[in-house]
Amino acid sequence: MEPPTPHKRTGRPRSAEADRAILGATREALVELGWGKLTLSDVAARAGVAKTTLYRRWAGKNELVVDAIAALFEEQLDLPDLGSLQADIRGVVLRFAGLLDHPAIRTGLMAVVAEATHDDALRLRIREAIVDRQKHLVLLGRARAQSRGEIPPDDTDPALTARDADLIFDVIAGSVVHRVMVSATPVDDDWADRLALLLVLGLSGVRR
Amino acid sequence: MEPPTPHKRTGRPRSAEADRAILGATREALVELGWGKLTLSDVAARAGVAKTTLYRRWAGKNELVVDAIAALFEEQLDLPDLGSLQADIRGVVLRFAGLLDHPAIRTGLMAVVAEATHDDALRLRIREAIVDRQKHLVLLGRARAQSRGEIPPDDTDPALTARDADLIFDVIAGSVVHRVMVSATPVDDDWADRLALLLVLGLSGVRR
DNA sequence: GTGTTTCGCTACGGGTCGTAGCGTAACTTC
DNA sequence: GAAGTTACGCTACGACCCGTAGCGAAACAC
Repeated sequence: MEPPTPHKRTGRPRSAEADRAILGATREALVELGWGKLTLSDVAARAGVAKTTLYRRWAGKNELVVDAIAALFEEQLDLPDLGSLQADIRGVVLRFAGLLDHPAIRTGLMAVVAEATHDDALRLRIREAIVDRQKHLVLLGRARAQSRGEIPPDDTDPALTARDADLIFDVIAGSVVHRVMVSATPVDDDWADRLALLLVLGLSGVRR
Repeated sequence: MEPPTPHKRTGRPRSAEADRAILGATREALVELGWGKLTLSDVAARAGVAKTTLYRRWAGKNELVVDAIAALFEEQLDLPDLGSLQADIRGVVLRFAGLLDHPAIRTGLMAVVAEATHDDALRLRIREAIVDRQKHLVLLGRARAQSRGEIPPDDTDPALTARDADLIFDVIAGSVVHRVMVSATPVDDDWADRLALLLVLGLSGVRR
């Protein structure tokens, strides 16, 4: 029988402070060196822990960076109701863009997504720790818009409902990421306004 | 006085076949090993050239991968006129998605974009070799839609014109990339249809 | 106290990096 | 042809990072 907390009953407990120091050092090194030149030896030295301690907790660079970045996503769970679909979209866009203000996220997120191309476990980890948490904000805005009557209620076919939600999530998140990472131009209020307007107009007619 | 071809007058010329072999081997290694485990030693061995030859032409892994990927973008210069803005958008979306069908592009493009976060020269290289070439397709579709009267002609302020074009490019390219890379779901005809419809509806009302 | 787990430290073989040096091959110019 | 120039393949090298093993000490539960 597996206990609820699987393996921590006896012995010396793992230092929670070491965890924070390692993840912080990882983000710091990520900004200074970038993904390619980041080494676990360097991270261990910055964090003030032994390299072996690092390997006891993470399997490698990929997993470490995912956790270091995921920690920055943990706080934001929802978004205040801004009164209209357009305002809510604008809020979500600015929220996403705010996350990409962290240099560590800009550098690390793309790198781990690239690595996830041929590492299914890593992709799952990214999805659970980061992507699904962002998607929740989009689903929240969608539900609010439905309750306001701005967009039609859920389709009788749940598959179609999920399909539409996936589309709008890819559009919002993808646009912001592309703007910041590829076009290398910051997301300002004006851009968020125009994107929100574009989507509201598109959504208002998409079901007729 | 700099000659038009700066440095190639005398001496043994560089093997064009070696170039092709190296870039091909890079793409092959990229698919098999991924960005992180790709080594220049391995690429040289696959290409059948000496490692030193590789270093004589590229400064490092970043530059090599950018060129290896950029070669896959060189053929597609434009898109047939499909008769309507919606059809053209659909065509561009499917074209972008088709590029991401190359496993080498999926794996390498994100990685070099991540590295470009702290390497301005690399970012410029990516922009010239890849991004601007894609943007051209969007601008082409925009011009066609204007000649059809589907969207208003260029604003008197060229800055506003460029701003709107940048927005729609970020939305199209970003949505496709996010769909394929993050959501890890292929772009099929149905998805392209729905995205194109969303954008056409949004664009039809955005200037009122 | 005893038992257990984590910690810091050191050391190690294996691999890649990026460069240097050498002799040879290919091509241009005279 | 011969001389000059550049690219090539090959070998070797110090430097660095990887990931693991082994050790004694520290921090907990019982």
